[in-house]
Amino acid sequence: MVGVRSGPSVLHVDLDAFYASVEQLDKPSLAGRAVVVGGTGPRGVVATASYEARRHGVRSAMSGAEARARAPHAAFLAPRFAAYAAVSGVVMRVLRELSPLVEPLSLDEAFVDLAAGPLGDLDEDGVRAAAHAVKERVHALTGVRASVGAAGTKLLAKVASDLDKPDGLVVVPLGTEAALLAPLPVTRLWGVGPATAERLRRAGVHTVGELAQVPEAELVGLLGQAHGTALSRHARGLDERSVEPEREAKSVSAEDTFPRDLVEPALLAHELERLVVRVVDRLRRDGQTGRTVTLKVRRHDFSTLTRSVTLPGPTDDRRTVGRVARDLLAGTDVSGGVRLLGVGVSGLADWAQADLFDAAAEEPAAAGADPAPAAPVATGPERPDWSPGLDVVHDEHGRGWVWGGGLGRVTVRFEHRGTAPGPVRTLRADDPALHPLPAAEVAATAVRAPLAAAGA
DNA sequence: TCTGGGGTCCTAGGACCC
DNA sequence: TCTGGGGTCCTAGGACCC
Repeated sequence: MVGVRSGPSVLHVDLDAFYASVEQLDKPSLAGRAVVVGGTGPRGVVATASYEARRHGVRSAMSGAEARARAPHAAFLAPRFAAYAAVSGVVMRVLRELSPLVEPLSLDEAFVDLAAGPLGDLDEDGVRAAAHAVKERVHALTGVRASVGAAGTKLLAKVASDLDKPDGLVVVPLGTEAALLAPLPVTRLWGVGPATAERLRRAGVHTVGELAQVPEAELVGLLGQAHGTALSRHARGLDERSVEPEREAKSVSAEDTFPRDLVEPALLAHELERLVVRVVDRLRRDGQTGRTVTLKVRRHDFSTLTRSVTLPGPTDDRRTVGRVARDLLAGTDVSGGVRLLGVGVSGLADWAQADLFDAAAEEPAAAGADPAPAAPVATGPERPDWSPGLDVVHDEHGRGWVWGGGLGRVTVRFEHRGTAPGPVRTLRADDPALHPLPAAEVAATAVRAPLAAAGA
């Protein structure tokens, strides 16, 4: 974190019409044509429109039907996130050459704190040159154009990157923040959406300059404590937030809108299970577990509700998450038809966290309800060298059932000789103290009640 | 054939504990 | 028997962002 800056050394880099640009680069026949990327089904919406499509009035978040009506000649493409992530990775690497403090906001946006990097806290001209060099390097390496804003704060950098799109570069000299903001509509401020804008409009506030004249206490009364105080400062160009790399995920979720509303219980159960699998697979891939399972239901009339349950301990077990999700759905009135189902897991914990062990040990119901312990999920280069699917190991504590894993670690619940259950330990997957049981012994052992159940 | 899918943060009320 | 605050956790909903 840089204290007082001597120059506008916070960059906001925003890739122009990113998804559509990648598609045009990958398919030369699309160059110069209207391209719309988004859901292509009957209920799809536009994720990104190329500038050619925008000329016909196509916008992000517009329904696919409306986009087709406005630009029937456009190419309508389903998103290919893997392709976008690959290009994004190249761009983020370019940014990290400038500074270790890079905060991605999405695949196509990031803040960079130049003052924390080798260039230091440059003056206005220095920042302009650096930003120009970044834009050229991104274009040379990926073919994608970027708009860049530079300022003394994240707030102003983000506003600035939006002022001269596409392929823009706007540097905000220190001290000119409030003057730059004053004539802009309040909707240009981060955090002012339709609801807040409407409240402000009713209070007679349309521009940021007008907002800056409203006493903070009045804004707090209108918008609540957190939003009111933040907006009051932002309206005057004040923003102390630092550029934060590596923010940890707090939840993982998956949801689907169906082409038609679903009413059949069997279909709903099937879709729910698919969502559970998607969420749990991502949890495990990231080596995480969570305590709170949330069901989201959007009904035929677009009314949306969520129902959640917090478990005694964290889990990444498909059957546990599935059981909770089914119970929540069973308690929900879906007689009118379901437009969307979603499943989320929050209250995330890393497998390596010590408190996991106690919590897992206290939650026999999670795994005990099932006939077999969780299979090991360690994958990739650090996969342990025992055969895939083998989930019983031993060390000096005796036999242990692999309870879960990820990122080269496995969590094992051990059985003390003659007693059960034993300690739960997390070990590196290639820990030399850990040995797979001989196959014959596994077969003999596996038919016994799993340790998780024995602890119940 | 209106209105995606992935998230974050905040608020408010009730339970519960000290 | 009546009357407290403060803090934390949980649940539900809503606003907002890309």
